[in-house]
Amino acid sequence: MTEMHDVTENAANDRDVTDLVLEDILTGVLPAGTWLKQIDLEKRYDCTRPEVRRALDRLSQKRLVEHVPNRGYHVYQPDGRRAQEVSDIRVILETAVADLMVERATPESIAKLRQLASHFDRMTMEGTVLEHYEANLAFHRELLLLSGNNELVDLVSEIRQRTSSAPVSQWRTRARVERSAREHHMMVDALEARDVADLKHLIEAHIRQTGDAAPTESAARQA
Amino acid sequence: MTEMHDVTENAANDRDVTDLVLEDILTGVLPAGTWLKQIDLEKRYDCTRPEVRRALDRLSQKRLVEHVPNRGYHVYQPDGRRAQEVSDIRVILETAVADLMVERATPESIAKLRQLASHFDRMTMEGTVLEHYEANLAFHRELLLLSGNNELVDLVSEIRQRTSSAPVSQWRTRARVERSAREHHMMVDALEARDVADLKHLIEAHIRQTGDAAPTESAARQA
DNA sequence: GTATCCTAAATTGGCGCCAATTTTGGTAAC
DNA sequence: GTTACCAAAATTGGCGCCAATTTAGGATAC
Repeated sequence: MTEMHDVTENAANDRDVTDLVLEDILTGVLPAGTWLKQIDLEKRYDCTRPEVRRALDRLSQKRLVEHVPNRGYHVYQPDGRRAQEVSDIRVILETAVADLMVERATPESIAKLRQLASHFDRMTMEGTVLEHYEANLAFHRELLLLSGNNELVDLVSEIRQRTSSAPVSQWRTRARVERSAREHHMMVDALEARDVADLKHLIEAHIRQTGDAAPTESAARQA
Repeated sequence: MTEMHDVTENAANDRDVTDLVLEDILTGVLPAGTWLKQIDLEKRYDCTRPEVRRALDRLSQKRLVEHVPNRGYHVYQPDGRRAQEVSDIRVILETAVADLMVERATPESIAKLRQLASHFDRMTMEGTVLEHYEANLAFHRELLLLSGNNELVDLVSEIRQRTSSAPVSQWRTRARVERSAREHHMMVDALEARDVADLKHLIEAHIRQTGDAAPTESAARQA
């Protein structure tokens, strides 16, 4: 069994154990492959066995951890194919509602998105891994809310957790992080300009983390 | 508490209680609003309380049932807005991969889909509600598998369960069922003809259950 | 040194039990 | 007849306990 650091930490009663374990998985504290012993989690999160079990069952239903009968649960290894497929799904969904976002954007929502993009910038400089990750989620959630489809917003949130969009693996270089930050602002620009095509390209490049955001933008502006 | 019929029925050990409860919800045996008492479910499915609890927790995570602390769980009421949003998502996803389906369709897969469409026809005539429902799922799953994106296949399966695509509410009239059956065959025709646009229209009409499948088809054929 | 076996320790899985909470039904008051 | 109250019954929620299973470590044989 992979060893797991013992962190004495009271369970915050406003967030349940599922969230706490999930956070530790997403931030890399509990890396892929880690065996999650129930008795260790009890101590780590200062909770009872039934709570641990419920959390683990929920996470296994989300396929973030795998249950091996009589042996326990371990964190899934990253699966490149799954990650690719999830990205493809996200591209499909998020670009499909770009027109709705543009149509429904108000000065207030644009200002809010600007603020969230700036908040992401600040977290890039000063925040913890988790704060940074959450700043990214906040930006994207606010953007997707413009679609008016709450199920889609929730669904994208859910599927993001399934794979390498998690913070430990999402941004492999500092340059990529900085590009993501710029792309946030550019998305807001496209919204403001009501440029659906540009927004779609930006969203796709952003999700796929390709490096062609800047040229596509200038090409779209010439068109 | 809404009363619940007591069916003496052994839990089939190859399907867990979650599946059994889900089936009864989807087939209308446990209608929207029904309170699911743990002690009744124990008897109904011939299983233990922890198994019941796990099943209910899982179903609540999927938002099929709602947990009310200290009172229990009840089956969610249908929500028209959610249903609409889920349909919109399905249209986005399933039409987005129509080109992939057409590209990847082989004579074998087309024959398989034909067979599944015919199976659906037969279940319409002779099958139980559940058999009918499962025949529909089988057809659509096979079609979506042509996309090559397994995550998308699984995701669509998941989200279908969330709302009124469930069998108790999916087909409101006999005419609608029959139209759905015809549409299955027409989708296979479009696949065979490698007509992406037609396939997209059919998929959309099918998901939204609009009545315009036939005119759109003839329009697409003239183009 | 490696492989095998055995036993003790560790861990998981699941059940029973009971405290806490809600529901139900009966009674009394108006 | 309606409302309020109370006690008993029903139900949920969660904990402790222990059987079942796995792991780890030591001893033995080769």
